[in-house]
Amino acid sequence: MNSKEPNGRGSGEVETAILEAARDLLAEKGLQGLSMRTVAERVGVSATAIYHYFENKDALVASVVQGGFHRFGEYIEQAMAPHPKGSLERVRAVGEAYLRFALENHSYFRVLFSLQHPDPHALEDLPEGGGYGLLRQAVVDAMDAQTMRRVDPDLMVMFLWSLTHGLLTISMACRIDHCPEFGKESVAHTPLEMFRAFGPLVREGITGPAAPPAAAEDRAEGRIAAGGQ
Amino acid sequence: MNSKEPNGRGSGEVETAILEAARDLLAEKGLQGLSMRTVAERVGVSATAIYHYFENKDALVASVVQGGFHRFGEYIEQAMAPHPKGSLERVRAVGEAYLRFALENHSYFRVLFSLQHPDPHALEDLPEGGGYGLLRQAVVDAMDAQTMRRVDPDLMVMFLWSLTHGLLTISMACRIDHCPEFGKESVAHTPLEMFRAFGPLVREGITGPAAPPAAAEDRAEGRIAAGGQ
DNA sequence: TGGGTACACTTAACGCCGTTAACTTAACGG
DNA sequence: CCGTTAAGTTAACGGCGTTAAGTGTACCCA
Repeated sequence: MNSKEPNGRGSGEVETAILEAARDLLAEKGLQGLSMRTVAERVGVSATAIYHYFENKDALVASVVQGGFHRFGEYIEQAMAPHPKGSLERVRAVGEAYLRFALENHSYFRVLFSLQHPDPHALEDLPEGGGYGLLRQAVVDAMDAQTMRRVDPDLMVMFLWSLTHGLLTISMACRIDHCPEFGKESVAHTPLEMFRAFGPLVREGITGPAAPPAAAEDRAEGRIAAGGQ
Repeated sequence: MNSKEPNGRGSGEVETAILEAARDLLAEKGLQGLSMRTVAERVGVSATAIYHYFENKDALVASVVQGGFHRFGEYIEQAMAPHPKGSLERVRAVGEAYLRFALENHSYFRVLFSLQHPDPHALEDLPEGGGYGLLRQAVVDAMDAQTMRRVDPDLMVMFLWSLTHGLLTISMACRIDHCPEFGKESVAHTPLEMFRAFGPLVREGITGPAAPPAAAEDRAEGRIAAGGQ
């Protein structure tokens, strides 16, 4: 008798129904389209019932976002898996997955990185769960394989993360296809195309390519001593 | 008799008073601390009086933000002025000014790049007024001076802008000094220190430094044909 | 000098919001 | 059978953005 409740739901199903309704509303109409009353209406309970499961609206939203980031971590892990350890492709795959997931589930990202909350508690432990560790490991592997310059790994991660996240947030804030600057002469239109076009700049820098590909091997040898920050 | 109004303000002063109150509230308590009623109270009028000057709250906020960005453009122009045209330092100065201004006036940036509005009309013409043109010119100058690799200037601008903006938004969302990852082994703590630490990676790429400075000249010669795009 | 008109506001109110308080109802344990 | 707890309910509060209608005042033109 404890698996069925008066309204036909099993134990604990109301909470997940609330979370699902909140997630859907967030995806459909964004944060301002998510109100306690609309969530409650979708679930079929009164608005105040939500307070039995979540302390307040912020806690509800945080819970939704946390769930989204769990999927995010899996998404990234899956995207980098097929690429060999220590390769730059593996690192690039993380960035591409970051972009792709964010563009597909942009409502979560809008909320999480809204920069709105004065206390960004949601982000304080994000780096652990949200793919930071995955990217860092890929970076360390690439440095060990001498595919990547040996500098402080956290600096390198921050560099790559900043570049990708910046491209993402700019694209989201200023829809690239609406901005008159892009899409005229530029070859790259979408954020993903731009990300790929960044490749040579990221690898070889903004001053110019390092050396002809023929001399690539001995370049990698002598680099570590001089390159280490 | 048209320079003084009943409450002792000159013509047009109410509008600027509203804008100033809104700006202060935005800086003090962020967007959710700015309500039509609180703004009105500071100015000394009723809340609905604001609607005689601004269509709605969004328009008021947009007007405040636009004013902030005007100062932003001047700030950047001033920061790059002392550096010689065509130098990488000039380009770097733009990024540093971007960071510094955003960190000092972070409330404007939080609002402008909030990614919250479904219609980001505020940003559609930002690149024109907000320093995009300044950065682009600095980039083109550097390419002409062969200080910088010759690629699509808009791609290069997007690369540099993404990197800087990403570092900024990540720092703002996840206060770096609160994140356990940073500040332990890492040399760079503040966003500005990180930005400076990015320097070698930006110039020479993540694979390694280009070549000894002695061979810099002939590198620059043969590069333009191969390096373009 | 007087009437009309436009402006610069005001008060009152609507509907929505997050949240709290108090109440009901049902199940369970001793 | 009683007490407790869980899982809701309804009613209400204060604040929000916004609209509608009213008020006074300055100005223009006959």
